[in-house]
Amino acid sequence: MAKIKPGKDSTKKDVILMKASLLFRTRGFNAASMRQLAEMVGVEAPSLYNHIGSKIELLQEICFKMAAEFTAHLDVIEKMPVTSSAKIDQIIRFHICMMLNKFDQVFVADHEWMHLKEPYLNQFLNKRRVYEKRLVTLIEEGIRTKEFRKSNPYVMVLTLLSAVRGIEFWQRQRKNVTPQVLEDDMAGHLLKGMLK
Amino acid sequence: MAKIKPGKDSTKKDVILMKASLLFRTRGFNAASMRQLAEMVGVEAPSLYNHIGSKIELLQEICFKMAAEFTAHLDVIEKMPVTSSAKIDQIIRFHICMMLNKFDQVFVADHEWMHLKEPYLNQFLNKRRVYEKRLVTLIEEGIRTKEFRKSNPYVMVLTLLSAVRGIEFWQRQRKNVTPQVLEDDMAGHLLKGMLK
DNA sequence: CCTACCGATCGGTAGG
DNA sequence: CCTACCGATCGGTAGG
Repeated sequence: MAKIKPGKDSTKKDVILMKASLLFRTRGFNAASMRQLAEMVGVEAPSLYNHIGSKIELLQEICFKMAAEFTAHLDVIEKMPVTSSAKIDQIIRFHICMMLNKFDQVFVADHEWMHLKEPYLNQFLNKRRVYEKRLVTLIEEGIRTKEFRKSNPYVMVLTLLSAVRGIEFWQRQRKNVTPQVLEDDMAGHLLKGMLK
Repeated sequence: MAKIKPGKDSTKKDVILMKASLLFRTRGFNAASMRQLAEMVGVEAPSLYNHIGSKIELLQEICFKMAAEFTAHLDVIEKMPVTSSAKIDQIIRFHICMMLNKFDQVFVADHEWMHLKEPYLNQFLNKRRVYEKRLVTLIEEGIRTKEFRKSNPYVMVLTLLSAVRGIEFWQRQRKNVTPQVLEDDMAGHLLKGMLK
């Protein structure tokens, strides 16, 4: 009779969200069916609706949870009393770590957000625009302090974010590259390209 | 009665492929319906099947056409009698130009290939692996000739390909960046990060 | 948490 | 190139 498991730290809903991230990544949001998700969770499809409101709600939660994590990290970095290049270095490494540790969720937020419905679609895009703008500001500071060479800061942000996002390829075919080499070499490459 | 338009350079099938690229990019392959495609083309849904075999065939043609274009370009570059960094520079710029000029098709090949069915799925992934391996070889040459600094060449390829792919974001929100600035600054950033 | 089931929409075919 | 239509599958609800 109990509809939602009480107490416990990891609720059934958390399990559903994890499995949904995996399923949405591998099949895509639209191709993923609630019957497939139910099978992964170990219940019949209609039973899912005791824990969630709808399929689209799962996508919303995944996308906004990831947005919140990246924003929270940037909040911390911005306040740190270090050079601009140290900040950018840490941000690059954080993105890489997120790709490595929360691959499914980051992937879904990166690739399936367009299936969000209004008003969530606009809210999400706005969060991303704000995040990018804050990175641009960080880079502009670094150009002013002569740490970075003079180059279009928006293109720099685009290059950084795109490059780290591409780790999704690496996740599929590891090719003798350890996470540490990946992190150090990619962060080095991207940062060196920005320096004077 | 005529099933396929004769002569003419741009057939109805070409129009369908163009519209399908746009539709698959904006909605995703699975969310895109043949009825929507038919409306964009200006016919009823069943009429599409006089020109095409199936929905999945459209995806196949888009993905393999793009793979062929990138491969053909690399064939040319490899034979050129110039430095490794000049080759890499040209490849980066070619990728950027493709993103700018054939955005829909490149996007679909990048994001929707996973909906291909076997044996096309494996064929496509194999083409991409071969392409990446050839880039790795180019970079290894540049490291041997001391043009590039010593760093994992596979990570370098990953960084390059990921960064140029990210121009899809820029396509959505131009932000006072001209194509020429984008091309020069991004290619500069990526190449500088590789040099000694 | 299940069984039973609904209305909607899908890709594609038949037939002309 | 169209109208008419099919079987399959979808997200989700009713009721217990």
